[in-house]
Amino acid sequence: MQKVSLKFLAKELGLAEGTVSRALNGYSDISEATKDRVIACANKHNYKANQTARRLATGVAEAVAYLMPANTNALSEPFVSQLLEGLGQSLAKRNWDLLVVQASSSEDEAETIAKLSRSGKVSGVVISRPYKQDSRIELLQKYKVPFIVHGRSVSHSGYAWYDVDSQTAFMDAVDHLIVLGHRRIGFIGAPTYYHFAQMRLDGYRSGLISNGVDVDESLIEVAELSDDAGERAAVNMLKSPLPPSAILCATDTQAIGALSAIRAQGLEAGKDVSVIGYDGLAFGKHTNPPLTTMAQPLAHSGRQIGDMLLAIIDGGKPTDFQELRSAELVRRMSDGPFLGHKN
Amino acid sequence: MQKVSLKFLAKELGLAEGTVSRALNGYSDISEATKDRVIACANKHNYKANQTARRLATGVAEAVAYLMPANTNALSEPFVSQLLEGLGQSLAKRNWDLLVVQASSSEDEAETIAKLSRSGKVSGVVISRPYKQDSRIELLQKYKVPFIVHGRSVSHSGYAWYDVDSQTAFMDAVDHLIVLGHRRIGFIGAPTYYHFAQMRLDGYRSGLISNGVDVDESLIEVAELSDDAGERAAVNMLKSPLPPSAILCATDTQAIGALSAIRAQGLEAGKDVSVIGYDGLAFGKHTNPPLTTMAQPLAHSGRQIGDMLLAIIDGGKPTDFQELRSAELVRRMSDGPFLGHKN
DNA sequence: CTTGATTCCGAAAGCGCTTTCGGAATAGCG
DNA sequence: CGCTATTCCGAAAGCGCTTTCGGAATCAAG
Repeated sequence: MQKVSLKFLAKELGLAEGTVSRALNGYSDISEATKDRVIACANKHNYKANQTARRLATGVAEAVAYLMPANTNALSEPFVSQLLEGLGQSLAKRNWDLLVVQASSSEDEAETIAKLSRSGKVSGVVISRPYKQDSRIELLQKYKVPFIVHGRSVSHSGYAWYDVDSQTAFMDAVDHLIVLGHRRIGFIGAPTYYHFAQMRLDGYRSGLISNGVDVDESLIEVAELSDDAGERAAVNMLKSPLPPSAILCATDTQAIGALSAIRAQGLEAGKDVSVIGYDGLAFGKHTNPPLTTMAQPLAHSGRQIGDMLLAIIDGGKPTDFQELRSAELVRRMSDGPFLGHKN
Repeated sequence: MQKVSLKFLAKELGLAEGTVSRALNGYSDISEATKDRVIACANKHNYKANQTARRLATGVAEAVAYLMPANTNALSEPFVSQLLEGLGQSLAKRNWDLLVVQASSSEDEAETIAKLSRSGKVSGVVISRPYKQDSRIELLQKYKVPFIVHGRSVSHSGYAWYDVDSQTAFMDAVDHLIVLGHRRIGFIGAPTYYHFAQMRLDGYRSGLISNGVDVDESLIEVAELSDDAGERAAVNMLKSPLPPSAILCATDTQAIGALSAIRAQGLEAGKDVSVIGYDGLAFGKHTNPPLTTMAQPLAHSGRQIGDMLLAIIDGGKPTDFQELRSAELVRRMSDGPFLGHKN
């Protein structure tokens, strides 16, 4: 197969390379007639500009990177696929590429970002699950790489982000439980270097306080982001002298672990003890019992984030792009009214 | 920040650009002394070769693409994340990039592949879930793009693939069910344009036959790859005059739908009717009841596939890279002995 | 001291595209 | 018909790197 380049087309058409290029890129100093001629010829030969050369010449990468969170586990991953899918759709509108990059360790993340920025292969990046104080964000700012963060760190006024207000989501969850009659409400959180973990914990706390119930520190556990960790935390909580009648979990993944723990104690989730998760993951419909959860609008977040990033790359002010969505309670079967003390 | 390029380094060191480049790339015609000097200087300035320029000059893309399956749904996606993660790890060893590309429709896939190949931005691609006869594969061959397919099409002798032998997996599953005393075994399959769907169906059939039980076509349903579709198929099957006492599902996702259907009929999965899925997805541990499944070795498949692709790009013969793994039964709670007829 | 072989590096030609600049051809105007 | 505007295109200079080629300098051998 003859490689079809600009030179090839130029020869074929009897034009100069530059002319062909300008015609293809819609410059106004090319007559409509020759434009048509050029385009027809390009289509005929199935011409596709060599991206690499184009990038080198224009200096724009036409690609963005998604930084995979380092420590994912199988159960939390649906969120990655969905995000990727949305991002891809957004970028596809411009024919841009989506790179997935992962750092082997969290120390490597700095290195990875540095490399990304300096090698010039992307014109923007998106990161997920920021820490309270996230060096990745500082780096991205320092290198002046357009970026948007999925979530937000503590001081999030200076950059673009897309987040769901999990803090008020947890307040809402507490309210819901209070209405159901619960007073001893446990909380299984995530490591608080994740800012989302802190916010959810804060939401839990203020939810309790606003309802006039004291927060009992012994009812708060922190667990890793896995079902097993959630299960262990729930076991601890349930074994305590004054166990909770309801448990709030920072993530659905942990919540389904809690469900297992409850069953293992011979208790019934949704009756003996209520549990509410957070994320709205699809498989929550199929747990035993189906998991009540605070669902976040995962569906279009990817596309949204992509659009925001593109806008910033186009010169938009990052601080103009800060979007806070809200989660909503989807009741399934794992919550129920307080039925009195078991012990 | 001063942009640090080859030119910059050359000036700094009093050497020619070409010399610096060769030093950095370990050419043997550069003395150790100046090599060290150059490397030190590069590190000092945190130099990273501009990938784009490098690609243009060398003609090698140093990147591979993963073609996202077009119609994914939330429940089947963990498989994508895991694959991506493994692929990324494999590519990271060489500092190559991973592109995620998705075609909007299946017709677009041809177009997408053509573009990929002609734009020269990747040196290899991997695709998943091939159809019986897959135009993507033909295209990839025609364009001479190194590729590996995750799965295999009907005539799979001519290219590289990585697959799990789901056909014998289903034979094994049937055997297992037979041993448990089941004779009326239903099958919820996937659309048979997917070759894996055909193979699993074949496995089911021959499993039955080898055990001397006739296959009853009314016990075979085909459903889309979603929990809801699986549920609908199971409902149909259960409503039939002579319902099965066990159901085999082509995917875990469908299987958990079947679980719901069974519960909805007031029946108990694992007792009244057994169900076995396929995939070994992690959330099967948390369904109601926990799903018995034929687990495939998803964990390292991504890395494996990446390594294979790299080997082919390096000039390996594609046909030398055809790997067939086997799945194994992991018993949880959704299967059990045949307890006699319910009606 | 001369010659041929080595070692090491500079110079220059690309890779395939974009984009600026200037000039030829055409059109518009008095 | 001459002169200034326009329109349209060719030429050429990069973008930042790699790689070939040849030559200067160094070394060993005769």
